[in-house]
Amino acid sequence: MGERTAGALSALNLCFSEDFEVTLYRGGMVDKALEWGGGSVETEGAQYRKLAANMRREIEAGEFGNNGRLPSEESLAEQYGVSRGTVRNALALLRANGLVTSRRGTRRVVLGTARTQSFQELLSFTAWARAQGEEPGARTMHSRVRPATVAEREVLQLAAGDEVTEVLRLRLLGRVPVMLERTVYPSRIGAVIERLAADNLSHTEVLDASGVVFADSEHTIDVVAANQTDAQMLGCVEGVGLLREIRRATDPAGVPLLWSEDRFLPGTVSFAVHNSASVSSLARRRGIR
Amino acid sequence: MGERTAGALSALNLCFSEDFEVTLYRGGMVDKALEWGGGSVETEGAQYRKLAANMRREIEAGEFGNNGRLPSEESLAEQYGVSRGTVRNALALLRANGLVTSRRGTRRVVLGTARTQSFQELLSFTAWARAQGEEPGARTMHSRVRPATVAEREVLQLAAGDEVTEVLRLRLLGRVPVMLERTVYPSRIGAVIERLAADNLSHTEVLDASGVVFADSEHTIDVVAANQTDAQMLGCVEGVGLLREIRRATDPAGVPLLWSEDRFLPGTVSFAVHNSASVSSLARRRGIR
DNA sequence: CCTTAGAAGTTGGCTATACAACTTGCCGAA
DNA sequence: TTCGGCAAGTTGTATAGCCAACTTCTAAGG
Repeated sequence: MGERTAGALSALNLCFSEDFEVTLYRGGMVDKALEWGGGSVETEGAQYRKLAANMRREIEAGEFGNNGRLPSEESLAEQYGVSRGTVRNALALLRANGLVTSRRGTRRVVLGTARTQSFQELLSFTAWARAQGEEPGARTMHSRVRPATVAEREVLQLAAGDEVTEVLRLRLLGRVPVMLERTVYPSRIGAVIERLAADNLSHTEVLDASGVVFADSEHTIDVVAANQTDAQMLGCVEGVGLLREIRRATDPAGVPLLWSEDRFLPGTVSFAVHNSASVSSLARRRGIR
Repeated sequence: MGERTAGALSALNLCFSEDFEVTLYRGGMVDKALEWGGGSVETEGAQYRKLAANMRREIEAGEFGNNGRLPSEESLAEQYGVSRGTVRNALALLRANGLVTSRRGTRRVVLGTARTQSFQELLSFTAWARAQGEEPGARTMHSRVRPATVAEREVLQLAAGDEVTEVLRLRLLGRVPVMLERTVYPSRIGAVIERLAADNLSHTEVLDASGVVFADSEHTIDVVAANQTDAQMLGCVEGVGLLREIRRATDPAGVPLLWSEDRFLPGTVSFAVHNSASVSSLARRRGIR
């Protein structure tokens, strides 16, 4: 089995997850105290999210053992002073992230301590690099405004005649080139990008600060051979296999915000997904796209 | 931006279904009719799953337009004769799969007709190939029982001295080699596998028929250079970049069922993920694993 | 000893209701 | 015209209860 590494510790970083909200209703009024753990607990957002964060911490602290069983929903509800519905919502999150099992008739079992990354970390190279403890770098190699191609009009939902901003950026970890990023923004977004310096670290963060909200993204992953430009920029041999990620992001209303093709040097990055039988969202696809 | 293709695939889901009303009786026992579409509708499982399947069909048939808005939860509940909670569960499925948006204050919007694959199709090469309309093939090149390594004991949760069955299989589409699969099964599972013919198509299906239930899986994706064995089996040049997928599956109780490393020829397969902001999803990782 | 029936415990699924948070469009005032 | 604010509409979060489906353990019976 060759070069598989031992897989040492729990850095087992998989996750996936879908929004699976089992919602149960019924009115009453509760204004629960939010002081579950000692110290700083998640203090924003819905109760079930806080609960989930809390339980994630407990699980990762080994509170229930590694293959241990969780308390029942009923007792958790009582313990935290919430309804069973809220507990179920919280557990659905953990389940979606692959931390616990879930099956009718028996208690939930701890699967592992998957570290979940934020949406931001998946979308933004900078955010990801920082979370890894690496120093992200960026150098804009090329940038211009031009009419959108037919493919771009379709993907970005533009009208004929609309323009796009295309940007070619080299991304680094420390001083080492790691990825080459070809991004196309609709002009509305591009207008913000064009004003930035060539070494601006994170376009995503700038957009975020400008009030652009990223809500959904699609990522397609495959391999592609390095062309001449790739090889030159990344400092590799032409023809070597690069890990390609095509990503497309939309705002909360479903309006496309960017379309990007990123090419990573081998060994610099990998993608991980957790997938449960109840709901699957990763798709294996034929060929490129 | 070179080889990007326009991206108009699948969507051959023709299904015009005039919803025939379900007359039901509120305030008594409810025995819901399941005749939502015309002919064969999903007839097994929970109501919200049927509803989701039904709505998926409607969406893909363009019932609501491409960027159209869905009816409100309330009206859907009334239309289908279920409670709002059930409708929400159904919509959560569609949302998780990236078909619709979901935000407070406004109707849901159709994002696209992302074809979702089943859990099975992600786990099983054979199931995937068939769903693509391709003819899957398999040739077992090597198979033996041996003591588990330390890494395997950890990943498969085995005790010292336990044995595993290792299998090397070449996978084909039609007659063309596409993927080389190195799988390790715990002996309990391996016992079933060893009895199979070398050209048995789907180990997954055999196991399924033997009562082995796959519930969760983890997939890690990156690039690796073809070694001598890879090159020979797949008929490619040594050193070429292969798309590597490491997958690990567990049963409903969280017990590991297999650990596999699959290497795909470039251009034969890609992986796609949808990710929404509310909950993080796919994880990008440093280095191999 | 082994098998089977049953009870207890647990999660899945559905309904009903209430309110909070947010978006959108309308309308009136500056 | 433009701006602000209000009202209606819609989804998000939470509670409460009921039953079904399933797992597990125990105890009775062979």
